[in-house]
Amino acid sequence: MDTAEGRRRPTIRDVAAVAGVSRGTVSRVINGGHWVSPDARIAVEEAIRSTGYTANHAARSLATGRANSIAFLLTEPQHLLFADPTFALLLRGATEALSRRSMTVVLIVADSEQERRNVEHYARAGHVDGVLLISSHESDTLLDTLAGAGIPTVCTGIPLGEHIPVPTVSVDEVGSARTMTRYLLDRGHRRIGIITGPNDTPGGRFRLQGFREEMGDLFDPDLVEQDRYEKDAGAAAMTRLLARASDLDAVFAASDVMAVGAIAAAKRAGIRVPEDLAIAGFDNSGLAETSEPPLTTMGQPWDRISSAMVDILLDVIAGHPRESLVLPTALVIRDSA
Amino acid sequence: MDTAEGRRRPTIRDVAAVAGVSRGTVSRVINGGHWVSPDARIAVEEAIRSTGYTANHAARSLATGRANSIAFLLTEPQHLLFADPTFALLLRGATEALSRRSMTVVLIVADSEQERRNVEHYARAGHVDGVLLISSHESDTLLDTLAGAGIPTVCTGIPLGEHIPVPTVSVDEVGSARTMTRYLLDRGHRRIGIITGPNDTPGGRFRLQGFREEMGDLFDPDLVEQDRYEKDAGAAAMTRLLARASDLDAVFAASDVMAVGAIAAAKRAGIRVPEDLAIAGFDNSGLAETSEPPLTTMGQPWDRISSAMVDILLDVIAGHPRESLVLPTALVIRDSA
DNA sequence: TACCGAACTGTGACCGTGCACAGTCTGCCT
DNA sequence: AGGCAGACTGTGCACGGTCACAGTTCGGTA
Repeated sequence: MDTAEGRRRPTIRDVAAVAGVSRGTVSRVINGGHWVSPDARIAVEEAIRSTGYTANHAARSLATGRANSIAFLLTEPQHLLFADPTFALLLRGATEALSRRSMTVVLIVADSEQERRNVEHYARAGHVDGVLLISSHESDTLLDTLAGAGIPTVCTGIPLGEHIPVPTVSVDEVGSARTMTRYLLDRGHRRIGIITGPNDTPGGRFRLQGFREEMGDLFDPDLVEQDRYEKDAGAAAMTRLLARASDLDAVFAASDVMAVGAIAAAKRAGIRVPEDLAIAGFDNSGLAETSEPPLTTMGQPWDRISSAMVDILLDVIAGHPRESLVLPTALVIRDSA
Repeated sequence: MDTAEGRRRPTIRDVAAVAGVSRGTVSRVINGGHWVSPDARIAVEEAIRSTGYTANHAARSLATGRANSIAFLLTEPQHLLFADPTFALLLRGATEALSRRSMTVVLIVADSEQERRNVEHYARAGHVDGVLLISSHESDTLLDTLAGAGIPTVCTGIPLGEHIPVPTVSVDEVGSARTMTRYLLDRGHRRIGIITGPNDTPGGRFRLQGFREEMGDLFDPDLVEQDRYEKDAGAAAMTRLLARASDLDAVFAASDVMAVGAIAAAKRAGIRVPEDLAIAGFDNSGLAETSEPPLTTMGQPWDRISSAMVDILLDVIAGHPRESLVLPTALVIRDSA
């Protein structure tokens, strides 16, 4: 009575034998059931049940040339995976959208150079049908590597610089930044600083651009700080900003993580948020609610982003070219600004 | 000059032809290179380079019967995946440990009944070699399903109730809770409350047990609150606790997420943390640093937990039975208590 | 010189599936 | 009666590897 030990997994032949039909008929029942007589179908379905048959994934992939899975590819250093709740939100959406189609997600983190080289191999080895590229940096060569190798790829954010064109799913960065800036202006703030992301990321560049456009004459280059999308970086940027401008009355941080850091730095300096200084974020990640005070932020439509990425990727895999997509954001007003 | 279109991926036969050897020799070079002459090895390696050969994953899996990937299986409702930073920490560690062995992680979220039934199929279809089960609830039948089907499985936390034995990786819950409780007592607190997790999770049960043991005569059942591992639940529990005991001077929350909620509730009630009330957490997740004030918490060795799970799972897959493992925690003192 | 084992190489079978193709059977139309 | 289309079924091959086994070569030894 040993467990499944030694007991070979039933194959399509076993099912065929039990059902009294050929392998071909079983295969047809499994894949849609066209051109199969009702009798045969019933016999096969019964045989599948009685044998406990499960299609062998590897064999099917080999025969069809498709893996039925896609890669969720992170190019940021690993530690961001958990520091930045954004990734988890996208991962969750992608997993859900794919599992509805009986496909799986293979998580690949390519933070070292070595890893990055392996990625093309993974994809080309037929392990995955396509890649959801979660990346932001302009310097990212992975996009070109993948696209150049003819691997179906969809990207988050609009890649900066010269790249092989690939469908992207992004939000209206400039418009979102203008909306938030307008909100801060409407609340009466005039000396508004911005803590933006690295200049080689779309978020870093376009959110600053939108801010600048909306501020118009009120824009003061002295109130611009740029740093990485991390809590400590946000805190450091806030500290630098405070040292330069004592009359600051609001700060627009280009991500919730940075905003949380900025709030901590402000509090350490004895400044109350939002009474003395309004601080707004961007992303509406889980942090925005958890933060103290809860963040006023630009909400990214994470569910729509991830499901659109999956939709587009599957179409591309199926051979139907798709356009890039730009989704709207929504201002989420809480307590911090 | 169209891209990789139509150009068939090179197979092991192409490599063999270019190198002037047989498929067998190429295969031997790829898999360790034993019993291969230096000349042949060099020729094959050169041929692999010039053809850009990459082993087909599906074909290899079919031939060897191994998938070279494992499932990271979440049984909690999906929304916890991103609400609870714990999962991301484990996922990160597992991905890293596996990528060192050229294996990949397939992320599976089984939150609906339907999904849970599919999981066994996934595993049995040979898609993965084994399963890292990230679960906590006693009522979890998935463990028995997987273990019963003979699928190599390793579990986080010690499963409660009657289950088919499976190697687990856990921390010393009772001891950890005693350590934290002792710390709070040593700081002079006497009216210490506890916000613990659901009773059908090891964390919920054993942390309460450790707390009770260490408190001894000071233990007051009135100062025990139980709720889900979520921020709102932590806040609600805190509110209930405050309503019952105005003389509370410390609270031990069984997770950082709950502690953050508890802090928010305390602040809303006009109570300063840690001046009026010390609040400690458990996990040392990313939240602990981000929180305001930063959390004093019991640090779980996430890296060691995830890499140990992977180690053990791979041994089990290889046919070497392994014992369960209990890892130590460490008190991390910050500002909240 | 004959034999032997070690080191290396090639070959055929097989993993489990999908798919193209060739049948078979039936009923209908001319 | 013969032909034909449509519905259904079975078979051989391909997918790209691995592995067991059978050969081959070669230096050493009795």
